[in-house]
Amino acid sequence: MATADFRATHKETARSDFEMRKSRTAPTLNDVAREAGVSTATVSRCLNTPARVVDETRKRVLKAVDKLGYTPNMAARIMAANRSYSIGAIIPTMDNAIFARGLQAFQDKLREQGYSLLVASSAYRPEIEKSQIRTLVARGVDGLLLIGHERGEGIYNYLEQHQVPTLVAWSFLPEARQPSVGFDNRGAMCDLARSVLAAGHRQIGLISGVTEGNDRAFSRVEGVRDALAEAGMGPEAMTLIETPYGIDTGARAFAQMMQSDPRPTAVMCGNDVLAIGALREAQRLGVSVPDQVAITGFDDIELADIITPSLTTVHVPHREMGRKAASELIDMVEGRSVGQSTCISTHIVLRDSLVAPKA
Amino acid sequence: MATADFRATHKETARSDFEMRKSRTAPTLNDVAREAGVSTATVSRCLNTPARVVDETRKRVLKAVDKLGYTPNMAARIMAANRSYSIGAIIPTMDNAIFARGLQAFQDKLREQGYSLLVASSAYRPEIEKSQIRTLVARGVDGLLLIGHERGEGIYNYLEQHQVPTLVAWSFLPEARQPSVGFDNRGAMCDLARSVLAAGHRQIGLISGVTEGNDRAFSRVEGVRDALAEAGMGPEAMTLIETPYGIDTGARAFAQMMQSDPRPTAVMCGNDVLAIGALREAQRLGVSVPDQVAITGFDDIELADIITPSLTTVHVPHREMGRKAASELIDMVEGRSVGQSTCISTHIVLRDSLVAPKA
DNA sequence: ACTGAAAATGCAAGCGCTTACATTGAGGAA
DNA sequence: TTCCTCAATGTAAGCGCTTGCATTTTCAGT
Repeated sequence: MATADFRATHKETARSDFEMRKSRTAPTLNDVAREAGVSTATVSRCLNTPARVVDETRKRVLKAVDKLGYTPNMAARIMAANRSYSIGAIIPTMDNAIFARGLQAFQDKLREQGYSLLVASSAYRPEIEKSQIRTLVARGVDGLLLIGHERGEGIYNYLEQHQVPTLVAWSFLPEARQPSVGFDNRGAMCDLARSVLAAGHRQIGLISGVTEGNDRAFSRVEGVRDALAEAGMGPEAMTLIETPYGIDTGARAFAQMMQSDPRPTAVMCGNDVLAIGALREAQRLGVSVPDQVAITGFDDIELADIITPSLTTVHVPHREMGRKAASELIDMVEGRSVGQSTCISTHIVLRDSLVAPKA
Repeated sequence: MATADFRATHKETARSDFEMRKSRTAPTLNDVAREAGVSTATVSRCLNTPARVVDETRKRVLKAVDKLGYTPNMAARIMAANRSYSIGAIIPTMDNAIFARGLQAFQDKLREQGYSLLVASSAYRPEIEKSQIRTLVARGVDGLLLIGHERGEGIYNYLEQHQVPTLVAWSFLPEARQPSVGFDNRGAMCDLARSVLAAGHRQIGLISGVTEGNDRAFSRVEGVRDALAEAGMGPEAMTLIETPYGIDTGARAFAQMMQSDPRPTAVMCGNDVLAIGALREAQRLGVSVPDQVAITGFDDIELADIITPSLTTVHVPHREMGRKAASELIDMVEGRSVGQSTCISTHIVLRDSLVAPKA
């Protein structure tokens, strides 16, 4: 009861300056109001709608705020205003330059607009993502950013019930239930595959990320299929290996790919990280790239241009996407938009890892 | 007034099941209590201290929770309990594999223990960091993780006033005001410099990150100085360039370094990213590494082992640090510890980028 | 100087939850 | 059977803030 007693007491007692300073409790609106000789309503207005308060009063209040080192209690504010000025984002993992970069841009933009970011990561596990969504919603986020479209209906219903505007990123599917800001994974990968075919490759290996529950990975695979079909080639022209995200898994998949018969002359990878694993494994196996086998990636991470041989890949403007996602989501939160999907354009970057196959 | 009216009304009116389902408002504790035929106190206890509620009641309540799809309102909970089960972390940027990796481990551990993570990034700017700290504290975080020790006294006082347990990571300074979980930047860099000297280099270039307000960067510079002093070499044996974090800045610094006279035979870099920039620039300039100039980094990012030539660097177990930081901080929050500093050990990884200089 | 409208401020009712204390009820000891 | 204890549950007072409405102040127009 000690705490409660204390609180109750301090509410009625005017605290002297001395008590104030040595107090172990953070100052509240009330303290500021008393200090400035106004009501809590006025203090609140000073902070939130300064225009509604006369200059002189405002100055007095701000001085009090400063003097006491007051910081508003967000929990109380969220509760009273039913608004938190915070946006949640759930990404598969931060331990991936791609998401980290986009997320950083996302947060920068949010900050600019006075929002803060709550991040959670799902480790690519749907049930964790689900619980993280509940956590963020419970925390009162005004809006939510999710990666990729694919997840249970239940989640979308839940978000609707709680009226949390939700935007999907890293994926662009205009017909989906949720608006998205992303890029055309399928089209981009198809373009890249066309380049590979144009270079003369006829047997293609594809190392894809796990496609289950990941529409991005799946779309990329489909993109390759599109290009093959377009070129009149059958499914036997492609060897597909699916593997989790990682340099080492990419390496293993590549090794396995080299065993397959017929052996592909070009190995396309679902993302740059897998591609780099493949590249390294090629080196280790003494398979020369691009002479004996060509390799491509997707994302254009910084590394793609640094590694030897440099990696042919699809450039995705992650920062731009992050920023765009932030502004769109804020528009949704503030009621200026009901959710407009945007397709960020990508382009192929041709580098050393892709050349024509040896005849 | 529409909203308020509605709320007020629904408080008194028992909502039928139908109203419930079509209601646009999320269910509250009250709704659950009514549904289960118990008081809100009991529901609350079911959720927080299940042992204090008899089995049968608990079952009934949980069923109601399920049926209504209830999720507790964290803001209200934080306010009432003065506890949020969330931990804040402020990192310079997420767009840096080092922090991202440690942070991911940090959050994984937090999750295990039932805490969630609020991340903010400061872009290496003290004033932004300060405002982010206020934001997180205002949000009621139970504890805070900060990177590096160096920041204004005011901040530490503020944190003390608000009684927010704070832990510093990525740095280890046992004598500092705040406990830290990190590694001995100075000692590790000194060891690495010793290896460089042992290889026979006598003119050392050092590309450091910005040291102002960054004790890690500063300590690493000091570490090199220590080794030089130890070897009886004067400050003229070292050429120092300070530059912001980045591959491109590292490259530029390296180019500049190559102009300097005497030209160093070994260029040590404050971190791997700078080192990779240097490596790439060397390639571009036609300076062969390690034959004409040796290069070293710090951190041992994944890339260090992949790039050609592979990079000699200091391995830092970022994941381990993240996990340790999480458990220590939770101990502090839960009153089991007042803040115990831990030094995570690092080790040198010798790779191709360092050999003896040509005679 | 007086009036009325508009601007500034105050009052107080919540927001959804936790928790100290009060109440109830069950079971055991006498 | 009566009384007491203790476990289970209920009651209601906040937590710090926002905001609709009420009240007071200001000031232009007469």
